[in-house]
Amino acid sequence: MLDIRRIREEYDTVKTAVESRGKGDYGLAEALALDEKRRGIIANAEQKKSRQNAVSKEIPQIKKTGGDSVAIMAEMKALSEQIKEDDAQLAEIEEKLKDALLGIPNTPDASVPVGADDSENVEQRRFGEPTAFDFEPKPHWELGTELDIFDFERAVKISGTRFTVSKGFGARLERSVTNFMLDLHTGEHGYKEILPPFMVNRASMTGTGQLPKFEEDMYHVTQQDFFLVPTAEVPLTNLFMDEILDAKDLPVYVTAYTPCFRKEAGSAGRDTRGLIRVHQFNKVELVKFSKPEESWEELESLTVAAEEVLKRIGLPYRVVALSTGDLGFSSAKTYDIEVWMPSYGRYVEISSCSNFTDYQARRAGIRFRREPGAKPEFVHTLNGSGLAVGRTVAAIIENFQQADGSVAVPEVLRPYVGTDVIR
RNA sequence: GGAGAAGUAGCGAAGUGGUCGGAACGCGGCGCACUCGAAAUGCGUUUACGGGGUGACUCGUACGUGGGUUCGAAUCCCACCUUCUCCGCCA
Repeated sequence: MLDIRRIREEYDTVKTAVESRGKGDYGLAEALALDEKRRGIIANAEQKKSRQNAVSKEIPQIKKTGGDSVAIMAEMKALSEQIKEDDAQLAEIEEKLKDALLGIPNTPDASVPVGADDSENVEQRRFGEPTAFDFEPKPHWELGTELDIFDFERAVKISGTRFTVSKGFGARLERSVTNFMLDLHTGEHGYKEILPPFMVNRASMTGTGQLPKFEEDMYHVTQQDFFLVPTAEVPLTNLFMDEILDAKDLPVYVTAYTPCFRKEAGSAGRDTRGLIRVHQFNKVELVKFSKPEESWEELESLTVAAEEVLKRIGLPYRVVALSTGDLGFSSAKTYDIEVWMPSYGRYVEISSCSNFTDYQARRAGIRFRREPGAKPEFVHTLNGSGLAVGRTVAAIIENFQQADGSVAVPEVLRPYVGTDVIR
C-alpha cells in the first residue's frame, strides 16, 4: 500500500500517478479525508489518556494516605468511558482508512509509458526472428495429441476444461524445463531455491496485493481459509513478512517452482485450446528483496535473467514495457517477456517482471536496517516469472516442430529429456 | 482428532490487580576504561509503531492475537492463533 504520509504530503503528485492508470482515483481522496479525521481523534484521545495515566499513578498514594478517593474515582470512571468511545471511533476510522489504502494501487514510475491498455505497451528489444517453416506448422495441441504427449480429453474427464494431462515425453519435457530453469537461476544467477507451501493464508495474499481486491480470481479452501497460490510470488515474498532484515544480507534472491492455480474468471472463450490458459500450470518464479536505491537496477538484471532461459533454449522473443493502463495493481513498473508462438502468429506473454518498490513491503511489513541502531526502512520487492513452464513447453513444441510431425529437443534440454527428438 | 503445559526485548527468564514496561536478573550486541593487542574484568548503553514540534524533545500505544471486567490488567474472564509433551492417525 501507499504511505499515508506520502499521500498527505505529496497529494497532487500521487493523484496524478494513480490516475495515469486510467481508472479514476481509487478512493485516494477518501483516504486523505479519513486520515485527517483520524489525526483529530488521536490528538483528543491521547490528551485524555495522558490525564488518566497520571491520575492512576496517584490513586495508590491517595488510598495509602487514607485520602478521599470517591470524587476522583467518579471522574476517572467518566473519563474512562469517554476514552473507550474515542478508541472505538478511532478503530472504526482506522479500519476504513486501511480498507481505503488497500484499495489504492501502486504509483507507476515516471518511466512507465502512459497508455490506456496493452496496445500502448512499448517494445524494448527483440531476440531472434519469428520462426520460419518450409511446411505448414501445427499448433502445439494438435502436435501434442498426435505425439500422445498431451491428453486434453482425459484431463476434462478427471477435472474439467482448462486442465491438462501430460504423458511420456510430454511430462518429462515439463519436468526438464523446470529443472533447467532452476539450475540456471541457482547455478548462474545467484538465486536460492525454495520449496514453499502451495496453500497460503489470508495475510500472505493481502501482503502481496491479491487480496482484498481480487479474491474472485483465487481458489479458496474455505474449510481452513487457505488460498491455492496463484503464483510463487505469494509464498516467496511473504517469507520475510513482519521481519527486519540486515542490510548486509541484501539483496536477497530466491526462486521456486510451484504449480499456480487461477480461476481465469473473465477469460471465457479466450485461449481455450492447449497449454496457454489453464487453471493449474507450473511456473518458476524469481523474487528479490533489495535496498530502495538499487531496485531499478535489480529489475533490469531480473529481466535479463528470465530472458536468458529463452536465449539458451533458442526461442525467439521480445521484451515490452507495460503502459500505465496495463500495469498490475501492485507494480510500479513491469516488463513482459513475450515468446513467439507460431499458432497465434504473434508474441505471447511468458514472463512478467516487476518492481513493486515499497508497496508490497509496506503491506507485508518487510523492512531492513542499514546499520545496527538505525531506523528500519521498507525494502523494495521485485519478482518475475523465470519462466511459465507450460507456455515454454508449448513454445518449444511449436517452434521446434519438424515436417514429419516430430519435435526436436533444444540442445540445452537434451541431458534432461534424455532424447534428441520426440516422435 | 483427544488430554495437558506454555507464549514477556536478539536469546533465556522474573513479575499473579497500582510507584512494574524499555520492563528485575543472566546471556548476546554496541561504546568506553584497562591492555602492545586479545581474553578476562569494570562502567555505560541497547524495541517498534503512531500523534505533536524546524528541533532538543514530548505524548500515546504495544507482555501471542482479538474481545471483556476494573478508576487502573502482563496479572482476572472469554474466544482464537502458535509452540511443546503424551495418546490416536498417517506418507
